[in-house]
Amino acid sequence: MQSATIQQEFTKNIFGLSIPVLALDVVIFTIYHGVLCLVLAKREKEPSKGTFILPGGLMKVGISLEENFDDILLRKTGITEVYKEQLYSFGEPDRDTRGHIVTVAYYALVDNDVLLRTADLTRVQLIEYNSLDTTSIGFDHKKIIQYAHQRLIWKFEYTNIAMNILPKQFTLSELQWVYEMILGKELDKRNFRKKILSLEMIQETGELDRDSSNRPAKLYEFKDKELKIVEVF
Amino acid sequence: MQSATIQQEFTKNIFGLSIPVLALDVVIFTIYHGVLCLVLAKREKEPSKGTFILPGGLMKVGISLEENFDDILLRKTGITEVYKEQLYSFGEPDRDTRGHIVTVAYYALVDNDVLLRTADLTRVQLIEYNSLDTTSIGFDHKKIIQYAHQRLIWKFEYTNIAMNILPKQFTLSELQWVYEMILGKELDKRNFRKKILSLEMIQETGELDRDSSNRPAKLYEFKDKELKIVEVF
DNA sequence: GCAAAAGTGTTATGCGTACACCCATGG
DNA sequence: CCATGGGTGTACGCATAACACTTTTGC
Repeated sequence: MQSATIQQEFTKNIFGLSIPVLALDVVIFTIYHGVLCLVLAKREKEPSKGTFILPGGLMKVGISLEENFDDILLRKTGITEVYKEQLYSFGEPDRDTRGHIVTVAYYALVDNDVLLRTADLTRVQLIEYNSLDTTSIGFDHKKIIQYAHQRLIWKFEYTNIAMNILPKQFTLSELQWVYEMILGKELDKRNFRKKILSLEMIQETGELDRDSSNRPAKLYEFKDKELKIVEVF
Repeated sequence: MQSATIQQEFTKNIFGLSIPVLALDVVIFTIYHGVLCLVLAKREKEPSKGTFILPGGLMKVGISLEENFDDILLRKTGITEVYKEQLYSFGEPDRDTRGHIVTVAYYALVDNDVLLRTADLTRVQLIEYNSLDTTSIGFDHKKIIQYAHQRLIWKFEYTNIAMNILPKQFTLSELQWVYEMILGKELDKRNFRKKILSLEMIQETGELDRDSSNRPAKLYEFKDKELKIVEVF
């Protein structure tokens, strides 16, 4: 009943006008306990009730896409500081049963510490990327997630984007795990270190990782704050 | 007078609703007489009257972005067969003085023969990319064009996209000119030929270019019809 | 025969890749 | 002293980059 009302309301306000409605959805990646995760919401209403969906919402008039992004991200997830990039716009007329909604999809990368500090985990949850049941994803969000994942791979191959998903300090082994996870292949330790260090995108902090029962690893940090094109692999 | 009426009409129908309106604009590249050109329209009405603008239009409800693209391209330019790719969506609230219009920008590549056969040259014109006076470009279309040009460069570096802007048959020298023009740098003839031939994306047609007063060049054609990732440079 | 563009090979250098052992620490 | 992950160097092959002369045709 409630969902029917909302649906009607939606249709009346928006689809009586014969123009497509604009929305914005966000694919948020993070690394939690060493594995790639997505920040997804559980849809509470029809259509697609009970599925996992991307945090998103209708676009407001009078503010830029980026401001709409910030607004929607905050309202739907509580998260404030992320690396964001526009991904693609999806506009199949049947992608939402309520009517023709064109969505501008973004993807975002967030350091897990920031995520846990700011995210409202009653509204969104962390889902491991690899154990995600793709049949449980609502609307066309599976397609959007796949598109975002592909873009993420490319960005790891060709830029220093990794800085946006790693914590402030990290060991070279941790960095290598992240690359292996994203690129989906094993890398040679010596070659990886040689390549990464030759790119001069990270530097030693002078500190050591003391939380392990073996030889402590040097901690590194990224030099740059800006996205740079570097041919990593 | 006429433009005021249209503007009012526009405002009344669309901006009373407090949602952004969706449009689609296209950056069309072609090569005419060996130089990179854009297909632009001259804006006849306010705002931005008298400037060059991208062919574009409002998005229709109920059809996909690609169908909207085909529809707008045909209505605004007459052109039917192009290679197209979504570029980026632009949504600054002040990008159009009539109200908040979010545009999904596409870029397209078209072979000059197809262009001249189909384009309605009373509505659009060919403008050399390099001699384009950027102050004469309306709305935020200069930004969109620059974005498209950057994308084009990347595509030439990493894919066989060149096949979509060259005629069916071409000489290796012509192909090299196109690459030099797009990439903005000179290439060594021997290395270029070696690289291109090793990529196996083109093949000899067996025919020769007989319209010159010197040694006739072999004519080549592209093997593939699909976009392929190839590291050209 | 001359002008003009087509066509062709070799060498040097840098980069990616493959690969195995010693080191430092905590328990 | 042992288990665990941290850290290090070399050799080979391939791709890129630099470079100049001969060939074919029309006029």
